[in-house]
Amino acid sequence: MMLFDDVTSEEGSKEKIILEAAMDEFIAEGWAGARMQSIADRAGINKPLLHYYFRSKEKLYNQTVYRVMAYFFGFVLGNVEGKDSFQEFLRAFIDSVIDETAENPRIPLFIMQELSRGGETIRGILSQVLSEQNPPVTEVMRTNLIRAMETGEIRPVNPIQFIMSLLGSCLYFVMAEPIIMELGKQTGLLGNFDRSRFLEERKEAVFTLLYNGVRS
Amino acid sequence: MMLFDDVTSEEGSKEKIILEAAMDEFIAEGWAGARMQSIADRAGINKPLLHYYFRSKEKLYNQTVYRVMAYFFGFVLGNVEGKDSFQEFLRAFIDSVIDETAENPRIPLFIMQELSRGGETIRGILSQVLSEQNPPVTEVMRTNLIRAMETGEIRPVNPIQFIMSLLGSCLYFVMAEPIIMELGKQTGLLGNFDRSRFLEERKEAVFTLLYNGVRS
DNA sequence: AATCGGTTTGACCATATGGTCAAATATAGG
DNA sequence: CCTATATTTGACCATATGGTCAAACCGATT
Repeated sequence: MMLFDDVTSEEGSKEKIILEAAMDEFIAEGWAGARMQSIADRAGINKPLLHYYFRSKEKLYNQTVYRVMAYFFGFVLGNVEGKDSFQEFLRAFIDSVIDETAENPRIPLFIMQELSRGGETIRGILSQVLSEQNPPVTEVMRTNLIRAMETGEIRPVNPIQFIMSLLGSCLYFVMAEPIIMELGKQTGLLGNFDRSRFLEERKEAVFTLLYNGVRS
Repeated sequence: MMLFDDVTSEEGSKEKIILEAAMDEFIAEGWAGARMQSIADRAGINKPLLHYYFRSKEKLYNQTVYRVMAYFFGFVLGNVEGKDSFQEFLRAFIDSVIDETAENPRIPLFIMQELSRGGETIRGILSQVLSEQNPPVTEVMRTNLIRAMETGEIRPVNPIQFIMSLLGSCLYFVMAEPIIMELGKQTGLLGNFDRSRFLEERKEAVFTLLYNGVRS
């Protein structure tokens, strides 16, 4: 997976190797499908050692979830700073989300699936991750929207509704990729498919559609 | 769950009861998390009887998946027939998708998750379901889009790109509901939340945004 | 060399789980 | 009533899985 080259509590190698392995496994298989043995194999160690470093499957899972969420709710921020117009901001946002999720396509589905299945614990983790964000993505987004409404760049819209449409449009492709591939195969609409080319087209399409949708 | 009151191969009660139970369990827990015992309990029977009717977990799962997919890719069709303008068509489509998924919020996530995790078998099922559609949803959608472009109601757009943005916008809320609820709680942006009121607002917002986004 | 803390491992355990089977029970037809 | 067929059940099995433990190993310090 290799999402967390940056310093994240454990700088030493072993814990990190295990966490990367655990992420791969949990994201691929979900909580119920993930196997401690399989995580150990991926990490190149044996099962007791797994328990030595992370007491239980649950503990390991929680740390994994925390990291994945922190990454997922954080990566956009760096790419949208200092954009003056809403147009620029929107473009940067879309590019950032699509590029990043295209490289880690299972993450959005993983987070949503586990959240809608899981109990208090996982929601607590989400809550914590969100509260640690400074500033929160949602706030940056909202600020930009409101500013653009005030300057008259865009017409009045409900920020939450717009954000949901934006995220839905950006994330849908990677989440539904198997369906789209199958549809494409069956209808022939996709021709000979070039993923990275398609993603560029997708960025452009989302931007155009949404910007036309809101501009005054 | 009660999705299939209509005749679907087994008219008798037992098989149907079991299938409903299996759907609830599989949708809630996924393939790996679902337990045959739990399905039996939900159906009010015991485990050997489950195997008597459906030989194995895999067989039962495949039937479940087939039915869920057939439902998911089919329900829209009835609601969008006979719409003259693209405007009407789009509105009916959005209303239909949002209403239906709001009642069965786990289904989109279930399908996407299992597809991106599963192997040949589940993709084969998807392929079959799609090929059995007459006409396919995708074709109806495409026809309407092309007609609207020809009459000049909307500007030229790539059909696949538009469909993806549309579906993403419609489905995102139910898929990400736990995240949105948490965000709302944390930022106070949602106030005292009324789900059905919000869904109405959502339909309107999606329609306005997308229609403005494409109209000439 | 002896010792001490941290690390690694093979052997093992308790439980959960998908699945089976022969016996029992119900149901329908003669 | 009797029999054949379909349904139902308790008891059981093999395996997988999360987890444990005592013993071994290793590197540094004295």
